[in-house]
Amino acid sequence: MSHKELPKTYDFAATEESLYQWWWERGYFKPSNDPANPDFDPDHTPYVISIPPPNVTGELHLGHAMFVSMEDLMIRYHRMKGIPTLWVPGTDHAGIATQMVVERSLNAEGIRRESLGREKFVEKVWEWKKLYHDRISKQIRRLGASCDWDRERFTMDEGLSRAVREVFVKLYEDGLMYRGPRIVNWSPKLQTAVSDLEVEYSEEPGFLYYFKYMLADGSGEYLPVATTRPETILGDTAVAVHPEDERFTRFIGKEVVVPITGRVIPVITDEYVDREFGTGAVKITPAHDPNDYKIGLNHNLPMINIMTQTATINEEGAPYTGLDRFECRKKLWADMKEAGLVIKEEPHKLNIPRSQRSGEIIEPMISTQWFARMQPLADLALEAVRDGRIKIIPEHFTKIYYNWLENIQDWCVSRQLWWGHRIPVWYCAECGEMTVSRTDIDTCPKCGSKAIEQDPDVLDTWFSSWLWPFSTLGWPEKTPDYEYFYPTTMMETGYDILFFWVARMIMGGMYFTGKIPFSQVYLHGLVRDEHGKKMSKTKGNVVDPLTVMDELGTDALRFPLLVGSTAGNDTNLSVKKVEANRNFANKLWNAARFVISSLEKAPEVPLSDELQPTLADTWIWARLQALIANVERLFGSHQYGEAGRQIYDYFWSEYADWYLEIAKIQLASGGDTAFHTAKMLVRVLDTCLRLLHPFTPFVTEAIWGHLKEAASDQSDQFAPEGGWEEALIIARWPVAEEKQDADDPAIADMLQLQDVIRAIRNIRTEKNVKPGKRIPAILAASEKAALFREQREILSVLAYLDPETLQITEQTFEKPEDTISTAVSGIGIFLKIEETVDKAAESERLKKELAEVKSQIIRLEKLLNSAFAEKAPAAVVTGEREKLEKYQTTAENLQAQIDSL
RNA sequence: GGGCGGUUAGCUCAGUUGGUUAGAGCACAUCCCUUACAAGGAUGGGGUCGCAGGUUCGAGUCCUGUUCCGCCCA
Repeated sequence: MSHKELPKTYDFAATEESLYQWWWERGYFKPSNDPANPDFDPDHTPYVISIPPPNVTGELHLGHAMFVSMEDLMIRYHRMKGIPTLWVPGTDHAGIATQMVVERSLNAEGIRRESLGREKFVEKVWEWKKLYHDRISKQIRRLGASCDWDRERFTMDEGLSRAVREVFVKLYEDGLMYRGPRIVNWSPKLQTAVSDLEVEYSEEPGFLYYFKYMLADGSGEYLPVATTRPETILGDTAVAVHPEDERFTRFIGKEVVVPITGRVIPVITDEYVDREFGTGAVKITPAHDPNDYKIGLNHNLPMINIMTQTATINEEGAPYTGLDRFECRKKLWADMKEAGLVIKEEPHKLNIPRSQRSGEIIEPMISTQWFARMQPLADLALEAVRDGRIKIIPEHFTKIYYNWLENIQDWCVSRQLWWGHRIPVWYCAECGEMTVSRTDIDTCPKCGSKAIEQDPDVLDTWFSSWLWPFSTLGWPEKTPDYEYFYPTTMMETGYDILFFWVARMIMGGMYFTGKIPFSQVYLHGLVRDEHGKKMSKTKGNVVDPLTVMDELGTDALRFPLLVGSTAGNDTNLSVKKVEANRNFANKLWNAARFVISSLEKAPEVPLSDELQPTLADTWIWARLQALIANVERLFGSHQYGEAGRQIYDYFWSEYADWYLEIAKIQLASGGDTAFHTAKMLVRVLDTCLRLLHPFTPFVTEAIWGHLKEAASDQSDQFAPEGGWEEALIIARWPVAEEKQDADDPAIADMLQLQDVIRAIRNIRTEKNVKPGKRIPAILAASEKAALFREQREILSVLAYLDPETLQITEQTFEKPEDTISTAVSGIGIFLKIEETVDKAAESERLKKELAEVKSQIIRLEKLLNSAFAEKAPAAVVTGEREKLEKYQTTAENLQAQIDSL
């Protein structure tokens, strides 16, 4: 029976899309145990991941490729283990980011958001959402994501919006949601408040300005004060000194005059003042500095907001009203200089707060906003990790997690934007009362007036994200999905959003559902360029996953992301790495091509029931069992990269490099050996494909399909135990055989055979023997002679020896004339090449080899004579002793060879 | 200022219960288009694992201190 020949190169472009389609249509992405089905079994524990929802208007980048690859690996692995798996996909409305993108595009058309009006603008964003949602979700699919798309969610879906409202109202009812004027991080460009987490600090050069705070008593005395932001002088309401700072004792309780404005403010004392910094006396601007704000509260100081929402000076800052904050800084300083109030200015490194989204400098300001009181939630979240109900991987992030939660601040959740969840609060113009409601209202429940208006603000994007693991499953309804799939199992995401998202999800999950939202957190690192630099468009070092997938295939992109990374560590990616893995996919393809084409060379059934495995068979099978066991152990401890690497190495440097070559010989010998070899080829390839499938789903599924077809056409005895499954994606995960002979002598024998073959190849290369030339050889193999006689065909084929004249003897230390010799692993090797032997040079070479071997002997003798021999475990000692014996035989061989020159 | 991570071959990185001449990919050198694969094969050169101590029969692997780099928090 002949099979259609597979192409010489793996054509991923022709494979990936149709395979993905097929998987989806066959329903493999759906949980195998689904509450929606009649045969549902609620006791069968599922494995569940909620996807970190990508920004709906975002373009696919390597960060997405990273988490999709990682999570798909976890899902596919568990699916193959027969566990019901659910991966819930979805997208995020990403308030500020999306609004900015849409606004920018409208601006390009000459349309301003304000002129469009809120309703029209939001409509536009929804149009965008529709358009870009399709793009991003298609791109996620391209990566191979085996999500259940029927369960896809969007953070502004009706259901999720209901969850958001429920949570807001619940927090309000519990006294954990409050509204009021507080100091917030104000973004003058976006004209909204942002949370502490959305502020990034960057060290930038600036100045420290020293000036005089004149005493109000007209004495002409002054307090020297330093500031980095002179414009805030306009809002000063006190000058503070340390209570124990003797330099300033006499000023305490007196009054000083605010420069230019002439306001009179007190000199106060506070422990918070750092005596070492600046002059030791600090100006206090409670309305524009978070630390000053606290002092202001403690001392009951007035809070004077001197800026408008665009950070220009307001009427409180007269005569600078209307100036931009930085222009004001210059003008005020110049005026002060003129007034003789300036002492000096010196260069100073500043820690500038900038908006994470827009990059501009954040202005701390007093503003009326909604805040969530997080302390009670944080306590629950701390407990859940402390008592081990939630495990963070890698572990060292737990400390960072604790540290943040132990210092939790209230969360400013309102945003002055148009795109997002509207705050469910109504204000009555008549009675002035405020109503917080789960449903929309048009009448004031307090006074019955119709003159009510909903709060114009929306909620922080993360206010919907933190509910994601349960809101996507139907919460607050107790849906069958929620009941079965919640709590989820694994939260896999980047460590950069540990606080933004993970910690808040744990807080939210614990508080609102009373359960942990997931039991494990796996934090992956960031993907950087090949030199560890952050990828950015301006640097031009961005690797575009779409281009890479077009050119090299999805599997080629996924593999280095998975294998090149360890939990919590950043990973560097270059196109070169992807190429290397495209090559691996092609290697897989070609090995499979060989296996498939070999099948028909073997008989369909063996003649005898007792199949004698060859040395190579025993070896490759034992190594495979060890591999399976290792992969299982590594997956269990989340060392996915190491697992992938080991499969890669086994496949390429053991199965392909050695077993396939030996198989060619075994197949040629026909009969039962050929049958057994074919079966072994299939069994090992099949197992490798299973192990690799979570990493590289497409190429493995494609090959597996061909293998299954060819193997079942040839013989039903090639099938795996339990038969061929319908598809690799749902095929059984390999389980290592219980009996594992790690020290099966076949393994050591095979290694010795490989050593000898390598040594011969080495000499051939060194002596420039033509690669195809068969040369006569003698092996002095002492007690291993039988082994090498048995393997003489493999030996002669793989080392290109002349089988006619190959001699294998128990012992011949004497070197025959005109041979090049060496010894390795206790075996003496004599090769006849057609070149006259330069005895002096040979002697030189052999002496060098002998010296090397002798140094090893000395090392091992010393080791075995030390305390090592008694204290180390017996197996380790025996291993070293055996090594020593081999070196000794090798040395004897070499010495004899030198002597006979 | 506090905390965390990294420091291993020319480059990018693995190396998780400490086991005794340290691994991969890429790059480099020589040879080979041999009927699975030139996106390949064979062979080779190249690190003593940032530094200094310590624990141990034995340390890249554990402990202490420290350099430099990066990150987070304040």
